[in-house]
Amino acid sequence: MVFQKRSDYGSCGYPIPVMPQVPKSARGKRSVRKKVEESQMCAFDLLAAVAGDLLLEKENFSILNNATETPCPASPKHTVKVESNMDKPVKPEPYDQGSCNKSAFVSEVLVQRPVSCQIKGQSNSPKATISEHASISMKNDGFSKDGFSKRSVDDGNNRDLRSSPGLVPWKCSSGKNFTGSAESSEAHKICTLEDPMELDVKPPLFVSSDSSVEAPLYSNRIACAVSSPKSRNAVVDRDDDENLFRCTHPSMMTYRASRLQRVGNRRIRKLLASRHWKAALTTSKAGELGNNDAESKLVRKMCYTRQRVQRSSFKRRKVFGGCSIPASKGVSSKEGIFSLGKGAFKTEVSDSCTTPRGANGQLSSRIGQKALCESGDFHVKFSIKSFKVPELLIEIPETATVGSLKRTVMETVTAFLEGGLHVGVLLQGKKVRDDNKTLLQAGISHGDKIDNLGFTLEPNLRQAPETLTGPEHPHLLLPCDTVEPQPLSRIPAITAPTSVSRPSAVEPILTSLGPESDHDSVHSPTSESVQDNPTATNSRALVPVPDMDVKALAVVPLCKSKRSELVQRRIRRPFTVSEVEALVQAVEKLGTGRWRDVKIRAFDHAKHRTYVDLKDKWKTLVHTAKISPHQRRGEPVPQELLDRVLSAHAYWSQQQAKLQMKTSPAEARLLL
DNA sequence: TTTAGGG
DNA sequence: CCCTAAA
Repeated sequence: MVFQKRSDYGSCGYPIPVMPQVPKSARGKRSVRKKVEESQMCAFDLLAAVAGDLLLEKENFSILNNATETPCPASPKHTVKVESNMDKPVKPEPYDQGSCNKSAFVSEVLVQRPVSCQIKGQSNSPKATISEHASISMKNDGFSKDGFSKRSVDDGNNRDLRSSPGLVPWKCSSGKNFTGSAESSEAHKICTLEDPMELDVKPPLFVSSDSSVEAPLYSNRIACAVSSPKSRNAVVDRDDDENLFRCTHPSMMTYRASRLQRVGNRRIRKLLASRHWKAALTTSKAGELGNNDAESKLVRKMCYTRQRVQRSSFKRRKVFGGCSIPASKGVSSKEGIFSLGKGAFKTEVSDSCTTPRGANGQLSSRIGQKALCESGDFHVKFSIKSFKVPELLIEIPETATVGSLKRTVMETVTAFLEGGLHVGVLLQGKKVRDDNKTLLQAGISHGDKIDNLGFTLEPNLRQAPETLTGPEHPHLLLPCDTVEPQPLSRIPAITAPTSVSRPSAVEPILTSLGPESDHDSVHSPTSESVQDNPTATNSRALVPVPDMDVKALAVVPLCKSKRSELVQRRIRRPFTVSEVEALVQAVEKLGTGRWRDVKIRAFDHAKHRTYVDLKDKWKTLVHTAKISPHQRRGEPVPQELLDRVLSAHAYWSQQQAKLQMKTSPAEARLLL
């Protein structure tokens, strides 16, 4: 299995090649997207730990002993279970196809990290290695339990972890919007600021909660909590499937990625479009071919998934009692060293990371406030319920069986994970790039914007796992990461993906095939009959691609958009000549202004073409027809078609004018 | 939901 | 393609 980055797509999912010149309108958006994307290129030792769990199954990984150790090229196989996470059936939205959930999820991960731990970086000191203080709990394990020597793993039950003694609540307020709830007041009390400027936090990390675009990583409930100061400390957990937190102890919080994050904010979604990866799969076995017509119909062509920026948002959670505020161990914010008490470590705040930002006095003060905390043992607790696996492209013969498809998906995901990926941290939708910052500095504290903390699994832009041991890809690394390998790069590369999924490997990595067309085989019984197979449920979402020419299936988790959550821009699918032909023909017949009819008439089977798309295409066609050939881009449209476009456009425009003249002569005359 | 247009 | 005001 080979992964290759799609060269025909930009990092945001927009095709670059055929359209060197991005439409003006798109440019702006792209820039924004890029902005977001770029900001996501970060590594985070904490997250590395998380990812480590995702990747490690049995290897003994000794990062602790050698933080800069290069990844071991040879490693055992991994089996990652791909499973549908859909708790509820979601009706595929044509228009939204590919818009969301095109990623798989993995099971919940709980991570605890001293607030002062450093975000891994170039100048990272061994003290801040992944393993040191990250307590990780894979709720639905199957992963390595001993990947990190010091890591405490509580597999199967994150509650234990939450209440484990080593986890010290962090009590400290942050944010200017902090309002005086009892808890917050108390938090203020225990905070003192010695040197606010010592802690530097990039402005973006503190964008207003109101900025939906910039802070896409929170769900509705979180947004509510943030926007409503009073509810800040209230019980806001409304998790559908779990009732883990009921208490609102401010000292410790758990963030949990919802498995079923609904992606609703298209604006955000479009910002988060990400790279595309292709997994050429040629693993179909002979015996699996041509067995079932239905299957072959089902497995039309290729499964195409985009690697997407993880859109998981983390629900703010509260932890029950049991999380008492520990006795102060003494914290010296001045020195940038926090004594975190038992099991904690000290991390120096390097000077380079503490550049005062005059323009952000506000921010500084916020952080400063946190820095004031005199009591040590502050931990930020994360509960990562699921991770989304970046989008993948899967190619499989249509004669392959569903079973082989499942395996293929499995292998793809597995290979992807094995191929090396790293975790990104997003706060308020902004990537936390500085790995050297402490959580505190980055604004990841228990009290503030952490509500909008997000994690992403990002593939290393390596073509093959072998490259794991090689130098990091510059563009994937932060400036400060160029020296030290990505946290996850230490994870041994697996070159031989398992061919059989193991149900217990890992819970929910949801990878489903998105609605790309309306083929009736979407809900093939076949897929339902294999419920025991985690990947089986995915098949429900599997749908063949329209005959037209689409050759890929989107592998997407099915989740409907939900406001305030991350959304994904649809993949761009340039119209082919045949499609244009069909469009022109339909418009000639029906005229403009009846796009729904046009859609039904000529693109009824192409789910990914909405009437809006057709309308847009016509618009561009008309424009294309008017400009000189050399100005045109993309797949050249036969002049003959363009001529028809112009004539049809002229004709129907005229008709429309006439119609208007009839219906409202007066107005029409006024216009003339 | 569709249209129509600007982005 | 996205976003939306209008219808």
